[in-house]
Amino acid sequence: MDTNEKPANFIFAAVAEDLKTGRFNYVRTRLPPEPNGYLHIGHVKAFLIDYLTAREFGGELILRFDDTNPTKEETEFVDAIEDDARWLGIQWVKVTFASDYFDRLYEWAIRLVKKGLAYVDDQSPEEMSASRGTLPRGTKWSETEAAIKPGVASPYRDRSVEENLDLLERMKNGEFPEGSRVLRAKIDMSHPNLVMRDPVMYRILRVPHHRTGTKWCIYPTYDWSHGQNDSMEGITHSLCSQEYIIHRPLYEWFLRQLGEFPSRQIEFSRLNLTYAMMSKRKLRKLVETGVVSGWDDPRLTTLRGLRRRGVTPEAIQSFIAAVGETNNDSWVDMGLFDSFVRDDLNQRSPRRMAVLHPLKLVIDNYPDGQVEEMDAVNNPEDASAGTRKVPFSKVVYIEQDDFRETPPPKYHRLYPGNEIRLRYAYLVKCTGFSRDPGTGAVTEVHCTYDPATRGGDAPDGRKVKSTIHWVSAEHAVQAEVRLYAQLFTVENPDVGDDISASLNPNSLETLTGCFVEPSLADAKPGDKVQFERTGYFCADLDSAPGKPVFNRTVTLKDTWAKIEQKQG
RNA sequence: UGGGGCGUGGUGCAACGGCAGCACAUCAGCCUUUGGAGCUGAGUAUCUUGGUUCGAAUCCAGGCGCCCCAGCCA
Repeated sequence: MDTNEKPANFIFAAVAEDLKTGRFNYVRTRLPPEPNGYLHIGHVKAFLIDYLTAREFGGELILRFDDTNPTKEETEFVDAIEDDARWLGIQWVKVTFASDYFDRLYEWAIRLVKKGLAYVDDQSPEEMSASRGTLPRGTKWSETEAAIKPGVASPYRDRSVEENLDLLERMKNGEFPEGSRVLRAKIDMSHPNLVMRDPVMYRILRVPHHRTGTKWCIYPTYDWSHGQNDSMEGITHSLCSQEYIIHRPLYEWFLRQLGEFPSRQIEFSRLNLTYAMMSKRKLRKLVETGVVSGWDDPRLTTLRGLRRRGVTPEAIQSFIAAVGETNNDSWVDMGLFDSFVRDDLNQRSPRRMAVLHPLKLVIDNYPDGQVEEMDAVNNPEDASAGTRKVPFSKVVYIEQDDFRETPPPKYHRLYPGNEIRLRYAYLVKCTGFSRDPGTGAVTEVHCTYDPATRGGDAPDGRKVKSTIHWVSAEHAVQAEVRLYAQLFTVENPDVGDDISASLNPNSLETLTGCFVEPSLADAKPGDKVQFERTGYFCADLDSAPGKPVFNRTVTLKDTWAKIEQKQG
């Protein structure tokens, strides 16, 4: 970092200070996902902080999977997380696993036992919980106790070092049933911070591990693994979310007692995003019950979902940078995220014409059978994107919404007698329409064109108030378009038990009779385009040559919708 | 009657003892071959009380409010 520059956030400032004071003379961070689910937008903030902090100071990042609980973790997620993180643009120097250090960690535990700082406890989970003490009344955890009560010491707390060593060895060797004993740190049962009341270090779990198989039947807890792994890897700054603040005294206690490399934990507040589900448990439920099509359903704010929807890593990075790092409790509006997605896509997306809700427009005075190739700009934001040819003919499709039999106030599009522009083609004037005698629906609109306005400009300089997009009927490629809306109707879908009550029943609208211009016929999955006047779209995995499928990434801002809404 | 964290427009983030600023959102206008983009302008904020100071969002003291913590989860 440029020393004259003000640090971008309080973490950079803290790291810079550590370098300056000599607390550390290099920077190494770690990225510690637990392989028990797919990455979502909530993880991204932490990922980027870990990565960018290392990069800022010329340091390195280690991707370390926190796999200390074999009952929840799977290899499937290891691969997926690596893939997602790489897609996001994060770079690491190596991949490690908490389980790589199980042997060494066990040795460290023995050291603590020998120092009289850890003991084997035979109490049941219920007994341990009951003896931990209580929080005062008024907290959500306690309805009955008036005041905080100190914990009471386990009857096994003062076992001899020899006995503890023996018992720990036998725990490791599988001599005891699951859940029957634990190794606890011997700290202070009346500590005001509950985390310090003799926390559990090892528990017996007779579950095979995705990497170590059946070698172990005792597994370390987070508290007894994370900080130690940090230290073993020479991590200087262990950046984590605020919920771990109260664990910091323990993090430091272990390393101090061990006399090992003193990694520093720094916390920041996690990202809360409105309308985004971050709970892994609930996400999993949505997937398993088929509410969404999978972990990559475009309505999900999983990385895979966002990617499939058409969001780019750059947009996500900009968004996270804009959100900033603090310790405030905050809720970021999904609208802010959308604005970054639009901004990114506006710069990079080629423009195309696509009609989602087709209505036939017949240009009565256009010669039958004539076809003209119109020049269309690919991206007004990027001259280097060039132009393309779009075929035009007597019958074109326009959006149903671009024609009104009787226009509301301020409506400038097509209605009887009004002249508008067909983008890149001609000025046309509406002469009439026909309707289905049965339903009364408008089936076809008629107009005449002014041959002198080829390209869209009138030689006499007359102006029109509206330009609409179109697709030549004869050349149109049929496409499926999936319109996504917010999956939830509530801002915080993570609270509450009944997910179904907060689901938006209209979060997906599938349109099968859409028409897109010929250049989109062979769109490849992942291709991003702007459908003019409609929104940003991304070709879906389900696309086949000649049969494209598009996901709407995000709509364009729609001023007309606002006007219309105000009119009621 | 525990411990910890946090309070700046509607939302998020700046300002680190010296004119409270930026983005998103909102409103008004300009421009426009996307009612997109862009441009211009407007409104709205320092939780509260007291203190220190020429001067406080910033420092000090008290109060208030919100969030987190009693897994052998991470």
